[in-house]
Amino acid sequence: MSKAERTRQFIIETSAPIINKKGMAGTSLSDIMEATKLAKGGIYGNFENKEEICKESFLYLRTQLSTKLNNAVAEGKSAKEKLFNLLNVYANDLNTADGCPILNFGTEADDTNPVMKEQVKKAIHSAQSRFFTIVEDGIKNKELSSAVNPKHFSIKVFAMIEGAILCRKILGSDEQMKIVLESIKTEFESYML
Amino acid sequence: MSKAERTRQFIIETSAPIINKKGMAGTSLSDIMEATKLAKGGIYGNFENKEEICKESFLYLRTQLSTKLNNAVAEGKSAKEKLFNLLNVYANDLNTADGCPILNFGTEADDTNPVMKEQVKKAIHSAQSRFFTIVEDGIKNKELSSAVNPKHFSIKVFAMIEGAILCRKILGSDEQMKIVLESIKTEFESYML
DNA sequence: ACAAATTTAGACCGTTCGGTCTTTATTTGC
DNA sequence: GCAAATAAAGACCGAACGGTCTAAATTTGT
Repeated sequence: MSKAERTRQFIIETSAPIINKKGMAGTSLSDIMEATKLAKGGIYGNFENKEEICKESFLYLRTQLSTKLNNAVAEGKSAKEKLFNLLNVYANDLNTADGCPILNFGTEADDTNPVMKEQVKKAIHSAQSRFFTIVEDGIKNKELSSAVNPKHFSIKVFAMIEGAILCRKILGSDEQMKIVLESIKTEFESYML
Repeated sequence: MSKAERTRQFIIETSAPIINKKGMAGTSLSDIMEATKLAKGGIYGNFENKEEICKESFLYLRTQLSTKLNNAVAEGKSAKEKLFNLLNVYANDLNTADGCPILNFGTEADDTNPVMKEQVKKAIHSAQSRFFTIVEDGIKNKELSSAVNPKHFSIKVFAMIEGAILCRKILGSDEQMKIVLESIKTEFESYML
C-alpha cells in the first residue's frame, strides 16, 4: 500500500462519519481538512473533488455495516438464529450511531444526485436480500411454513427497521426500536414449523 | 392580511417544496430568490434568516400533510374505515411527492439542528398518535380485539410507512409501498372481532 | 389623491465555498 | 544515502454564500 493509498483510505475513514452526520451538502472541505489535519493539497492530491469523497465515504460506510450484518448472519446455524443475530446488530445502536447511511445519503440524494441515488438503490436491494435469503432458506429447510412470503417479509422488515432507526435518532431513545424488533421476532416465530 | 403577511406566506409556500427536495443546507438563498422572483430585500424584510424560512417551511409541509391525513381519518365511520382511509393517503405518492418532510428534515436535522429536531419529534408523535387513537377507539367500540396493543401497532405501522416512503423514493416504484400497506391492512383485519 | 408608513429592490459587505497550482517536504527504489 | 518520483502544504483564485443597508417603490389610512 503506497503512501497515497494509505492517505486516501485515511481520508475516507475520517470523513465518512462526518458526512454521514452532517450530510454531503452540509459537510465542507474545511470540515474534512480539520478532521484529517491535512491541507488542501493533501486532499485534492488524492481525490478529484468533494463528490468523490462523498461517494467513497458512502461506499465505505455501506461496506462496514454490510460486513457486520453478514457476519452476524453467518454465525447463525438456523434461519431463526440467523435472523435474530441480524436483528441484534440493528438493536445495537452503536452500529448505526450516526444513523443508517442508507437513510442519510438516500434522503439527501434522492432528488439531487442520481449517481448516489443509484448506489443507495443497490444498498437497499442488498439489505433486503439478506432478509429474503434467510426466510427462503428457512422454508427450504422445513424450518418455516411455506405460507410465509419471503419477498413481502423482507420488504416489511427492512422498511420497519429503517423507520425505527429514524425514530431512534429523533426521539433519542431505542424504546421504539426494541418494540419493532420484538414484533418482527414474534411474527417470525409464528411462521416456524 | 397585510402585504407583508401575504408575501411571507408566499415565500414559505414557494420555498417549502424546494427545501424538502434539496435539503436545508442544499438550498441556497438564491434558490429561494429565483423561485419567488424576489430580491434579497423582499426575503429578509420578512424573515430574519434562512433558518427561519426552513423552520416555517417544515411547519407548513407538516401542517399540509397533517390536515390531509386528519381529513382522511375523519371521513371514516369505523376504525377500519379510518385506518384504511389514512393508509390510502400514504398510498397516493403525490402526497409525499418530494418525500416525507419528517424523513427529509429529520435525517438532516438529527445531528446538527436541535431546534428542527424537536419539531420533527413533535411531528412523529403526532403521526403515531393518529394511528394509536384509531386502534384504541376501535378496541373501545368492540370493533377490535383487546389483544392488540395500540402503542406497538402504531409504532410499527409508522416505522414501516416511513421506510416504505424512502424505498419508493429511491427505487422509483411504489410496489414496495403497496406491499407494506396491504400487509398492514391484513394484519389489522386479523384483529377485527 | 395624497402623505405617511411599510415593503421591496439591489448594490454592497465580509466570509466561506470548492478547486488550482507552484513550491516544499517526504517517500521510494536503487 | 542519495536521486528521482511522489505526496502534501498553503497561497491563491473566482464564485457563491448568508446577510445588511439605503434608496426607491408600493401599499395604506384618511
